[in-house]
Amino acid sequence: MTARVGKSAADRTRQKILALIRSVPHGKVATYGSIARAAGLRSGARLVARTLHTSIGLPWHRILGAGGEIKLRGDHSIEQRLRLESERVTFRGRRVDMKRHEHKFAKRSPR
DNA sequence: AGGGTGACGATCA
DNA sequence: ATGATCGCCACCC
Repeated sequence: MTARVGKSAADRTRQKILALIRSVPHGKVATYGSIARAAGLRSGARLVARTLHTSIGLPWHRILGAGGEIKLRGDHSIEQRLRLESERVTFRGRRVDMKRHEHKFAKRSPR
């Protein structure tokens, strides 16, 4: 029973990342990097990706690489694109039109 | 304890 | 635009 709810710093970071991912609204997208920064990580994009990959029930298709690029490979990238297009997210070549769809996170609470 | 590994990102040739 | 490199963070042997 790995009932992890946030003991270690790593777990708290994970919870924070999960909350941010869940906060991206329908029709909008965010990047691994922006989420990492919103979570207070200097450069934890890879961690965001890992979290996304090891969790379920998240709007995973709304998370993209820098510049709005889909970073998945093969069929998965196709599914992601279809899911995005089904919520009216538009593309410019093979990247999402970030100009129109990038979700801005509120600045980190000036604690 | 140490080293390898990502759904990454920025930078440089 | 493409490929190599280095930095980052947590996880998995």
